Amino acid sequence: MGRSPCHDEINGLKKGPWTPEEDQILVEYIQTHGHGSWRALPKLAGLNRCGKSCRLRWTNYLRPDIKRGKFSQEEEQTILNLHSILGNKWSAIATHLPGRTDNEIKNFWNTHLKKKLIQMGFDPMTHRPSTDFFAALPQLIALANLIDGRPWDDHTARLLAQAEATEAAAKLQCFQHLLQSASAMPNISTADLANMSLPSIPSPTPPQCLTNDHDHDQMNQLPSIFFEPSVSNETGQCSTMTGFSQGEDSSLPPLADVSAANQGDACSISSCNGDETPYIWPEFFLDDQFMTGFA
DNA sequence: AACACCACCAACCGCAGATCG
DNA sequence: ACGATCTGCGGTTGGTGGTGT
Repeated sequence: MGRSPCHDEINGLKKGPWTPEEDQILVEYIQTHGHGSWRALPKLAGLNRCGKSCRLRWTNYLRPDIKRGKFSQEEEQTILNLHSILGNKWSAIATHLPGRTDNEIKNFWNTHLKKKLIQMGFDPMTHRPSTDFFAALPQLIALANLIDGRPWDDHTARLLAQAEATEAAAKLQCFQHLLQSASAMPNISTADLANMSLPSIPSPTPPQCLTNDHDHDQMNQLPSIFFEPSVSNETGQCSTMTGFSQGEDSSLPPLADVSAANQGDACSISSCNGDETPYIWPEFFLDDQFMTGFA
């Protein structure tokens, strides 16, 4: 291995995979004494490990409330939604997935979801359509092939279909930005978003500040597809974005994050700081077949 | 059967922020 | 106020098992 030896090895502390015996010692100690100071724990418990290693082993593997096994569709969608808002804040994301650790979610993202987004032509960091046309080409071609059953051998028709697909994706993203802006209000911190209760998470999330009837009516003007009632899973948690689901592996990724630069453009919406300025929806959303088709 | 390649995931490392004295 | 220590987090590595050739 290419790693330089750390002080733990110099001090004679064990590294590498944990044995069942070590696990048992750690579990029994924490169950009777609590972990207390992690640094002091290994000595007190009789383990030849550093405290950091013990903490990691406990929090990522031995904790009794750890849920193991494959991620459900609901969990996957929740991760996508939260990642679009929070970015790589794995610990914050993990707080909304009971029994899942930040490490597990991070691994799942890196090995599954990131690739999935790339395959679908989306930038995994921004959740926006990739600006790399060639990277997005497979998705565009697949979309083009679906639209109106246009023949494959008609080059011009395919180009048109691709253009339509690109336009639709762009509009969808702009629409998502509008919604995302609502949850990116200056008075709503990242921590607030992270602390939202899970049922409110389905993306895009109506901003919490919209609590009066007036605001509620405004939200009701949105295409209903974005706020379909969530579907509860067996654990009672809700998280879906059913409007985009096209099948097992075809759900579109959730919202892109919103940069500050987007907050003042034509797609921006009013802030929640008390003024009553209604939301401004670009006209093409109101009379565009693409959007009305959802409603 | 043997080898190469790939995907998965447990574990490590280093950094930053929090806490303590 | 300040330095030392502790804790938590995110990025990364590398061992292992599965699959393809």
